[in-house]
Amino acid sequence: MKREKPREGARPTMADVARELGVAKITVSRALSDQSTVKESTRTLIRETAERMGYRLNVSARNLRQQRTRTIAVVIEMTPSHERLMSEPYPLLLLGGILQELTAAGQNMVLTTIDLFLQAPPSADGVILLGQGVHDDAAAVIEATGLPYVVWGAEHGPPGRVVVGSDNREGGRLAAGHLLGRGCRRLLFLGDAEHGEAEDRLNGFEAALADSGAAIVANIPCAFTVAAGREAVVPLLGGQGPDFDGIFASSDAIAMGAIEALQAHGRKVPGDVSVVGFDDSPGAALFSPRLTSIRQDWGVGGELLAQKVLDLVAGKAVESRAMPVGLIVRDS
Amino acid sequence: MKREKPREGARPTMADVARELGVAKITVSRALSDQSTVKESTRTLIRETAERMGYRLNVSARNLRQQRTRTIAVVIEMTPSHERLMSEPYPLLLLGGILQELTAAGQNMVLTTIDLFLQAPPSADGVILLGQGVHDDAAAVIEATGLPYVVWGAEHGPPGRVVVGSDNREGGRLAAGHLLGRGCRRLLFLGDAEHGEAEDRLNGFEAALADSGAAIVANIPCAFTVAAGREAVVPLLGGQGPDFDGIFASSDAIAMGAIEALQAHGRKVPGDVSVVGFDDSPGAALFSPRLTSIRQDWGVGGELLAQKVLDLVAGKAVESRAMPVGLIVRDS
DNA sequence: CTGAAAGCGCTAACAG
DNA sequence: CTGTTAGCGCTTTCAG
Repeated sequence: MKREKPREGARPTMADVARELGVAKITVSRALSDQSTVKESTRTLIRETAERMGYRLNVSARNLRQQRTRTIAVVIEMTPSHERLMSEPYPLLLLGGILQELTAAGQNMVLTTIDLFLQAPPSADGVILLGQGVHDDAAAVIEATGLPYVVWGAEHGPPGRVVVGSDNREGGRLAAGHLLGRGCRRLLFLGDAEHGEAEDRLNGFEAALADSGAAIVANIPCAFTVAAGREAVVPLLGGQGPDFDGIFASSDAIAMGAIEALQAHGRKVPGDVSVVGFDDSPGAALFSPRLTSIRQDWGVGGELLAQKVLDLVAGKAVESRAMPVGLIVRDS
Repeated sequence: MKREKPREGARPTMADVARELGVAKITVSRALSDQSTVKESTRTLIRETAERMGYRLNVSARNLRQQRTRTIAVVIEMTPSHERLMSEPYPLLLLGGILQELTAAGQNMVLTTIDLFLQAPPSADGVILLGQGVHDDAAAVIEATGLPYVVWGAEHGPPGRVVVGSDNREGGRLAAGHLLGRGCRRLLFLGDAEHGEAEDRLNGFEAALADSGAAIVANIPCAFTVAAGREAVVPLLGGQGPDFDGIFASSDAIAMGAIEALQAHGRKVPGDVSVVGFDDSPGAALFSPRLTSIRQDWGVGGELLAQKVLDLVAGKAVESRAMPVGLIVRDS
């Protein structure tokens, strides 16, 4: 057997462990990956020795040799900030689901933003994109890498693309049904319909309103924040603008902002105006009045995203998926 | 110059680009890392050719060769869930700060949980641990890897450890000062003092109360959630238990739960009882009454964590740091 | 059941 | 300014 020179100071390698025991380094490799072709007793001996010597696998070397990284890149389309956290709490919940599923599959997760991804592409076997953005440009950046990828959002891109998201149209329908049931007839939609998910929510909302006797009296473009929700309704409260008795906001944050503005102008919620939000974010039940909302299941969404990107990496066929949503009736 | 055989199908390597142009692959390497030792014209030619051929750097190979990973592992001590998101919104904000700073330094970030970290240690040059937990066991796991690491939390571990966190004692003092100023004399502390950060908050609170005429009439252990906050005060509202006119809750979530319980029992906030929370979480300003709280600056904290772990990796000396906090007075 | 050789793709070190 | 050589640590392939 070929001997190699010992080394000092640095972290021990397989060669070091092999030399210590007088075996070949390939035997160490096999033992540590628990291959049954190595005698049981040898295997445990090697494992113990490696442990004792403080051996740790060099992941870069393995990845180079195996031509894969066991890593999935998760790209966040937006930057987390104090303002947006409340408006879009989903990142953390989605991340939780993704992490859980990747973990189970023995994969690592590198987290980046879209800018960083361009600047310094991490090494990964596949990509999960969270939020496709207003224009589809984020997805285009990922597409260009040639890596397999899946997107959280709405199905508005090219046909082949794999998208996981909530059934936003159904969410819109549920909101409409609820407001109609409460007797609302003159409705407001708050949200940015340039945004794929909001567009679907609006479409479902409109569809369910057809022939109902109710109508959308104003459709106000507005970002996914509390402040934007406030600003969206203020212009309608001075006497000018159409009258309304119901609001469908495309996020809970928008709904909260709108309600604050309404109350500040003496309008009662839900007495004068009924409001339905979207997301069922953690703060919805704590707001006053407690917010009626459309719930999305982000945890499951994250798991699904991870599963699908792994299938894609493995070369399997994969389909898009719209996840069920639910109406959570509270006091607004 | 040595020629190498061409290859089909696979992603092109530096050797492929080199052959295409009739140069050595080391020249390609140098050109792509923009070294001035390569003639300007050659550099641009190589860059363009690489681009055209769809060349992408093999990060594993570079990492193996350079014996580093350009990656920092961020270990979350807890699992994100719908319940805990609201109670501890800091992960995302901390992550934002960390990400920003790592990005600027050209580093990647792998996200794991403490369990996953044990199961399958990712390759990284350093570790950031978010949340040291009740017992210091999470830190012990990281310590065992021998990797340089920093912790978000309170300074309660061994002396050498680098900890970044808010000045929790000062936060406690601010809360005490505010409640005293409002005339409160019989105070409640809600939080888990087994938890290092909560312990410091309590210590600062007690210290500022000394010789003030006011006293802590009950110190109720309680997890960092809305539900726990509710359950913590309910037993005191039936007539048994001490009377109280002020509460310092060690998180906003706890404060919200406590206030809900108080209101449900007919006690007015802030009329009968004044409440101070901790975190100034995004929902604090939306709660009713708007929550008075101690603000922590997570974004800056994240940046600091990243900076310090990078310094550690670079072999520099690094010190722990307690970040300033601020009292945000609202209506509770 | 164990071993030797080869090479993944890249860059440091040393020529020229 | 450019090239040659060597080798990072591991696992695949082929031999025993």
